[in-house]
Amino acid sequence: MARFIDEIRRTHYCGELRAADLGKEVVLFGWVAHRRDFGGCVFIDLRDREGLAQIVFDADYTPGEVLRPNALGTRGEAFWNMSQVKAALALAEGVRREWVIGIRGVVVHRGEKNVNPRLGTGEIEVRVAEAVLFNRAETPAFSVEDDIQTDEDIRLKYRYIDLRRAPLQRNLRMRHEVNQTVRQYLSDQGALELETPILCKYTPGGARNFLVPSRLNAGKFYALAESPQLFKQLFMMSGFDKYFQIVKCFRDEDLRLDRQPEFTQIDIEMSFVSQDDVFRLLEGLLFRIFEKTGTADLKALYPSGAFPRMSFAESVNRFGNDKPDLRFGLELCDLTALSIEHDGGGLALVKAITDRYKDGTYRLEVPAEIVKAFVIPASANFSRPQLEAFEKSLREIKGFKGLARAKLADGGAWTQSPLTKSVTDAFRLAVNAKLGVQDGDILCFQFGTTDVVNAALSKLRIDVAKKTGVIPESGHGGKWELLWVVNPPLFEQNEDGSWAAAHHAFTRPIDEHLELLSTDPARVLCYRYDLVLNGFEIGGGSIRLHDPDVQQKVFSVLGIEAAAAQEMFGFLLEALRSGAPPHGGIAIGMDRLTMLLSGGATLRDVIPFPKTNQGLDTMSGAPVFVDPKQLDELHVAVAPTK
RNA sequence: GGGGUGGUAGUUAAGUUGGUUAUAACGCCGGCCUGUCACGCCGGAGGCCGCGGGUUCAAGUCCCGUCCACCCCGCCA
Repeated sequence: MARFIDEIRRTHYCGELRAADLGKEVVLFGWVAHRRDFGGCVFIDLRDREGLAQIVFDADYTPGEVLRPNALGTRGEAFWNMSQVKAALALAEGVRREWVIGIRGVVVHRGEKNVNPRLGTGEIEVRVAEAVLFNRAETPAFSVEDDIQTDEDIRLKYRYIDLRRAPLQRNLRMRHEVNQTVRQYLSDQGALELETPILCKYTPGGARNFLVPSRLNAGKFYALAESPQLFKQLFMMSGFDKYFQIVKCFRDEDLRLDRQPEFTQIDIEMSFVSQDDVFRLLEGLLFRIFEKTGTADLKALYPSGAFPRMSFAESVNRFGNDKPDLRFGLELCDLTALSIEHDGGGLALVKAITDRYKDGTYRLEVPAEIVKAFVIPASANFSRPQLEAFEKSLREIKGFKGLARAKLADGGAWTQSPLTKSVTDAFRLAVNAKLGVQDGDILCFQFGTTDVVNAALSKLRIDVAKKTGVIPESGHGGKWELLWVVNPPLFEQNEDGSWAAAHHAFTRPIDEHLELLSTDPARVLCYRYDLVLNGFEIGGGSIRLHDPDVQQKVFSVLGIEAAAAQEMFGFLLEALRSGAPPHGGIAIGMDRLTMLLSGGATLRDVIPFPKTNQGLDTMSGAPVFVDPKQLDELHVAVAPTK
């Protein structure tokens, strides 16, 4: 029987030792982080999940010196066997980084002049009486340190080493804390944790599904669930009333910094609720998560207990998108109406747009082309090359044509601008007044389709905020701004004029707009909501359509025939007719939330084993080609790659 | 599907108008060192310059192709 582990059991984690433990006999197991060899005296920083402790190997001292007059004195002889102490020193001289060892020793004070204030354990060290080598380790490709420059693909290939680093240990512990808090809080609120299938029926539309061939049903495929949406609604029809699940979802789309093919959602659905009920539950949950993770005191930020709300239309108007970062101002300004008033204000590009509205079809709800402005304050004091760099980075937006700029000079003149010559005085002054600009401010204009104008200016807004340091390049910067964005349009129009569901076809239109379904679908808003944190959408949901008559009207706007609806969503439609309670819910992106709480910039730092940008697992090598026999069994033939 | 950036020692990077033996730091190996904590000092090893082709007397460097990584657009109920 091994002496260590079996007989000599671990008493503490390295990182938890404190001055309060002085004089204690301890047993530590861990990894060698650093070794400092002075020939006859060796210091090792021993690391485990709680942190580092300095352990000292030194054969050249007497037990009495270390043990003086504490309780260990009586067992000093048994504890300090000098041949074991010498063997431990020899072992210490031979160990290398990341070797796994165990030690038995005594916690002693380092002496005032040797205290290391940067370590939690910096006041103490452990004098080693006996040591064991559990395992050697090959030299790792990169150091197990907090700050490393190593490329992410190498870190991912050796993920098990990367995960030893303190920042990732912290992130995954925060993930644990989020999971635990969700389970406890939602369970306390009466929600049942129920599971839904991963192997599902493929449904067209929405995200691409991963497909899984069925061996037992030749030629047929399952789809991996992209979300538990339909099943959680069925739970409501089955009378479970309140449900939650921390669930893996799968989407076969291209990856991004904040998008992985398999990710985790906190999924919630409730019966007999209004939008406000869903909000209250989520606000309580977020308050608790922020508290338990030690992130921030939301009570101080939101004394009412509720997060602010903003309509989708207002968000798009003021910030250019539906997930505004409210940590700073710098709002956009719509000049379309003013431009129409001034008949283009002498600017050809603007007049081309305002002419389109002459027949009186201008409507705020469905503008096709607009004029909008953004002001870079004079205080930012950007150089011309810096301003041009902003414009350059906007070119990645599809359809972006250019950024018209003007610098405001004395008397409200526009300078350093192609607009200077042609703009009418009246329009220029009206614009200045509306924007409330001052000398030296840079006016940035966008004319064109709503999508491009908003995409460009909302990106510019963020870029400028980061460049001026109002918010950091990544991370929260100590600021937290939560927001509900509510009531977006139910439909969006395709290029051919037909209508598509902006989110999904089972979202309930707001009551006042039911009549518009047949007369003006563009203006129908719905009970859909997104929860936004610091400019990231961390969750979204809706109150569902439970009335079969209204459902039928929605389908008819979408041009979905009864037969087609039956084919696509048959089981849900039947269930809705079986006695469906009014219900609604939400799903929170658990990875993304954890990423934001941890201050990280990438989802890969809060997911233990993430995929690369190409969806590869560089550690295991997945995905791989498989043996033709396996394909035969699955009734699958692989087409030759082009 | 498209655009951008990059790939040189284990790691991170430098490498001039194409020109002798491809540099540095950290890490690694050996030696010395009893109060360090990014220990220090002395010495040493380590390279298919992503891969394939081309131009040239000569390619890390120029050209073509390709693979991989990262970032973005499209896409993401």
